[in-house]
Amino acid sequence: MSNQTASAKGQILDAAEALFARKGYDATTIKAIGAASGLNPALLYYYFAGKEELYKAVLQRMVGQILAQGGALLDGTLPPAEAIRRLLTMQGEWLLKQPNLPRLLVRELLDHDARHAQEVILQMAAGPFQRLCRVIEQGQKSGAFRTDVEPRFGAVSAIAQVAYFMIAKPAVGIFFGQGIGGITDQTAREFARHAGDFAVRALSPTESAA
Amino acid sequence: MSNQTASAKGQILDAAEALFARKGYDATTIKAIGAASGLNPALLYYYFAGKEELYKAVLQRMVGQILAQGGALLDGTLPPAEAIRRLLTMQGEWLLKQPNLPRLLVRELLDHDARHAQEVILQMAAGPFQRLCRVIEQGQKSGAFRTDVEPRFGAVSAIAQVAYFMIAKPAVGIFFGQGIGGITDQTAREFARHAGDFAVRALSPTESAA
DNA sequence: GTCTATAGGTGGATAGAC
DNA sequence: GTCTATCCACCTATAGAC
Repeated sequence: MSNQTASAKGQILDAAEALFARKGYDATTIKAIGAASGLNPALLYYYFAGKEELYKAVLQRMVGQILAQGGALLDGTLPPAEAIRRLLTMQGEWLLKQPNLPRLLVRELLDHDARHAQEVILQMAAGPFQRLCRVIEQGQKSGAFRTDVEPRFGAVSAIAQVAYFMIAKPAVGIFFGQGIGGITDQTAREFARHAGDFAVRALSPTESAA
Repeated sequence: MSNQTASAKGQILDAAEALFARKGYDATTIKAIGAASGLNPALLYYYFAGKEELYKAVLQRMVGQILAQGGALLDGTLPPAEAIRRLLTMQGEWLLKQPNLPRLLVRELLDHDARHAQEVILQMAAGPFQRLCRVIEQGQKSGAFRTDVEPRFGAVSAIAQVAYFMIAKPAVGIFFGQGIGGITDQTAREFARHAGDFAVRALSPTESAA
């Protein structure tokens, strides 16, 4: 319970998070974690049962951070269109501040046949997703959104934009003619804003029937 | 030049492609490739210089297949809206037929700091992307699309939907309450159709100004 | 709590028989 | 061309000094 462990344990977690996200689970070695954390590799086994337990701890810590931040979102007080715009803006801010997060999540998805703790992550991700679906359904009932869109499909389309942009950042950089590392945070924020407008327009009714 | 090598060499490539896509580069062992191909692991070194060369050969073969299929797409004869709908439908069909493709592509993106041949893949991916941008620009000039959308942003949003759906399939399965393996090919095709409509509506002008 | 040294196991790669 | 046997390097994990 003593949260004084931030020193060594926290350093190990930080180094491991970065390496797992960048290199993947198997390519990340205990010695590399030791070197990156500035601590002795064997110290890992004092705080964690082993490499896999450390990996799970990294995921667990991330999940906790997201749930803490994203809890109060989409509580139903905003009009649907505005709620979606804010959600995508916040999604962009999250991913900018925690670039390791999408990497680790995607690696978990790709390795879903592996032994790691994917259930926790997916259940966590199901929270915001369900709320987004409700927002779309609510907009459809109030007439703000067209009713011929399957809400879950619309929710995936909305979330996919910023997520893809961040995951495929090096490719997007090349698409934009700016090179692999060429996407600035400002461009990412502009895209997140665009994504909100894009989704809202796609969900809004066509007014040609008026 | 003798293309009779389909026998052993092709079996090794097939097995390696599946394993690299499923487990990742480091987690895939030479012995596992041997077991999956039904051939002796040492035989790999007769056809390839080593594990990394084999990996590059797998990527190269995939790139060739994509370029062969995707060459004749979006040649400008279709109206922009229809072209986008068809592109997303085809994107869905590709990813259904070649489920290993997005996995390997995404792994390459995540490991961009690593040693593998990501440039080729990214440049290849830039081809269809550029064409899609042109389609959007063309639609904007003809009045079919609204002009306040940055074409490259719109192209990313369009492509992102189906790509994200396929990559995050296990998560999407849970979102939809169907479990990890619960997304059927039919659901994927319905989503691809939805994605086309979604993108076209988002790009079409709001008619309230009439 | 932190480090040194090392055991035990695995994986990539090669030599060489057939 | 295909297989057997094996070397060498590296990685996880542990024992134990400090």
